[in-house]
Amino acid sequence: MTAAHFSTKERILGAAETLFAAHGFAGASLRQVTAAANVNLAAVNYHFGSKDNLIEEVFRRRLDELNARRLVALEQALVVTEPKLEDVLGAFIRPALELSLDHDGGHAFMRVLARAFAEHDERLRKFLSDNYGHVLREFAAAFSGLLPHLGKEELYWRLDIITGALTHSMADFGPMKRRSQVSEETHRERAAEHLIRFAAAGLRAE
Amino acid sequence: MTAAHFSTKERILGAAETLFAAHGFAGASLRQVTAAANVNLAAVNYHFGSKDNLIEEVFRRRLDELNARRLVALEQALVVTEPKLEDVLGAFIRPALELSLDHDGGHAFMRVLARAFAEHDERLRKFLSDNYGHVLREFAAAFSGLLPHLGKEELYWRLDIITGALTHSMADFGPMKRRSQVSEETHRERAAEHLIRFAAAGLRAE
DNA sequence: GTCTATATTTGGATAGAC
DNA sequence: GTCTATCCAAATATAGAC
Repeated sequence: MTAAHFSTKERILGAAETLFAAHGFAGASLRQVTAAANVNLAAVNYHFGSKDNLIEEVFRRRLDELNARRLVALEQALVVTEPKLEDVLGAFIRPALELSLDHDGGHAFMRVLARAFAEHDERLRKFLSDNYGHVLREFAAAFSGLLPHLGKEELYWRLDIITGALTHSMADFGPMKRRSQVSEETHRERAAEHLIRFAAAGLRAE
Repeated sequence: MTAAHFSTKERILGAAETLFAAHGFAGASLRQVTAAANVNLAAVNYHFGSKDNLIEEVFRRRLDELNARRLVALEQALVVTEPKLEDVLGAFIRPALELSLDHDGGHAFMRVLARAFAEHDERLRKFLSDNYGHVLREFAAAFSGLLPHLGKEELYWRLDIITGALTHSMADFGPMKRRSQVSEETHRERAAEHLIRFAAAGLRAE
């Protein structure tokens, strides 16, 4: 069950995720990463080629699954005859919330994601947009159908502020904010309800 | 009207603000900063002592005034017999929005502020909390009075998500998002209404 | 695939002349 | 207050043995 059971590549990704979350992409050095992963410095370049590529792989490892789960949940929310706004929001939020309460890397990853929001790095934005932009577009289409009175511009503006708010709040979430009396499932479900209610109110406003 | 009319210290602060906004605190080097400011590399250490101190001064230069204006606006919002939630929110939002639409450094600064949210750096958090924590506490008290049905924990949780959302959205705002037909004042007033309505809906939800 | 050793660049900070 | 020159630590990346 120790880190030694993971491959070198996996250990590097895990350590990078944790350190990028704590110190940012520029702030965490490959020396820190390889030391934390208990691998040799040269292993990063062997497995990933460069620091930039390592950063992209940190995203890919989590986002492939996260966004796949979001799309599955979205599909389920839309099959009914009268889809609910709350269910579409839940399809977006619940998979991410699960990650943010994850005991190993998942929680750190949500903080990495929050950093990506603050970064205005062109390369990173293009990578994320190229690989995962279609997910946001599908959700935007679903919201558009449920909120037809909102203009396109207004809708995009609200979705932008909501994704920012959700990312920020889930980044600070973590397993430690849970009070020890409630079970983890209860805690997660309560948090999801809060976030969904908040976001739904903002989307429906006026 | 050129940068040469500003003191060395001011030019360094301005360049640092712009570069920290674009590349982050770790990502922007003092060499980039001094080159952009057209001053000598050694000037940073002469005027500020260290990079960390320079970072703090970048915050102080704007936050002193921003938070003072917020407190004045808050006082005005609270003198009436029945204070409105929207007015308290406006007291918090409008001064920041003005900064975010500022043509020189103000816009960059809002992005610096958004980065500070993503950073979990202890030193920076302590600096901001020590120097400006009282402002947030005063606003929290005002909101608490207006939303007595919300528990303390619930209120803080919502304020956290709202400040995150506002900071994020204003960081991406900038003068360039304005359509050229509408005047800047009109644009600012519309944006303020949007943000206030969104935040009020989230605070009042359920 | 993994290591040691090192090339090369870039970073923050300072000493000392002016 | 401002400059040149420099120190020293730390960064990314690679070469080459194993």
